[in-house]
Amino acid sequence: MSANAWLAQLHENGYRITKARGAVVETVEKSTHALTPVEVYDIARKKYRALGLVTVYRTLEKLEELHLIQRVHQPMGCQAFISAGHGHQHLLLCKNCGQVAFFEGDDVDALTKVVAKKTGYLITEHWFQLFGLCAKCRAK
Amino acid sequence: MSANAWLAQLHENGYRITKARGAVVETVEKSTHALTPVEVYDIARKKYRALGLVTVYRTLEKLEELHLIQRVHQPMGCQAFISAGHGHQHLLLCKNCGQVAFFEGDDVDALTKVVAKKTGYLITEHWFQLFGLCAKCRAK
DNA sequence: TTTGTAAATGATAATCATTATCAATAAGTA
DNA sequence: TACTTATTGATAATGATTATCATTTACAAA
Repeated sequence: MSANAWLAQLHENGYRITKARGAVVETVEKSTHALTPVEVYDIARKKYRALGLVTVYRTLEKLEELHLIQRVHQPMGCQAFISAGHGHQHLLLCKNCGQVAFFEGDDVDALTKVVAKKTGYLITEHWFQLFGLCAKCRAK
Repeated sequence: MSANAWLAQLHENGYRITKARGAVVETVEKSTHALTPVEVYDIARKKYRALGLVTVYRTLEKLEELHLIQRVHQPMGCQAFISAGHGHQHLLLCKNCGQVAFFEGDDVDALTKVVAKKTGYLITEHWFQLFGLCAKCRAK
């Protein structure tokens, strides 16, 4: 999915297309790394100088609401985001370079069901992420 | 493991046993809910009035270092902790009451190996949590 | 095209969590 | 009991996030 498709999604949901949003969307959509709001701000401002940090927060909020991005939790903190353009997939983050890889999680659903039965919980959400070194960083 | 055993662990690792640490350890060790630093502070101060918030942060740091507690990530933010007294297990959090259940994750290791082979990553850490409603909250 | 209206914006201030600093205190060993 | 040094709590500093508000701008309707 392209940045334009994201903007179309925003429009379809009653949100307006602005230069600020264009810059944020373009930045997040094409990033292969999880970005914090401030990082998005720094990069997006190269495309649109007048952009305000607050607008970045607000735009990320909407993109998350539309499931166009997903939150990335890191061992030491939160508030980083990555495009969710690959459907429902899980993340694998390189601790050295920050590169993000996606992988399928068919087995996760099976495991979830087993746990639900054992614990009596109704499971509505899951959260699975791996951390390590990507092939490149391993070689160094 | 009891609060005393945790304090013994601290001592073994060259840290001193203080009233402040006693209060923090007692609070976190027996909690069935993930607690934020401020929550720990509020509860522990009932046991030891003079406790400072900064000491809570520092004590949690050490407990994490000794793997006595683990970080709990929530869909909307981080910095909450729960006892890691159950060995390496995964968490299941009730979104309504905050109750935490543990479950085994044998299947996770198998999945991890498959992903490592497919992606070429060296996987050093994983992070798996479920969210939902516990049996009690479901019934309401 | 032009115009009207409400959504969206950026600047600023306010709030909240976390970290750094430092003199005073207390743990634990000799 | 005394001494050394880790630990403490108070305070200040920092950094991230949220609230406020007057101004601007998207865009639908005329």
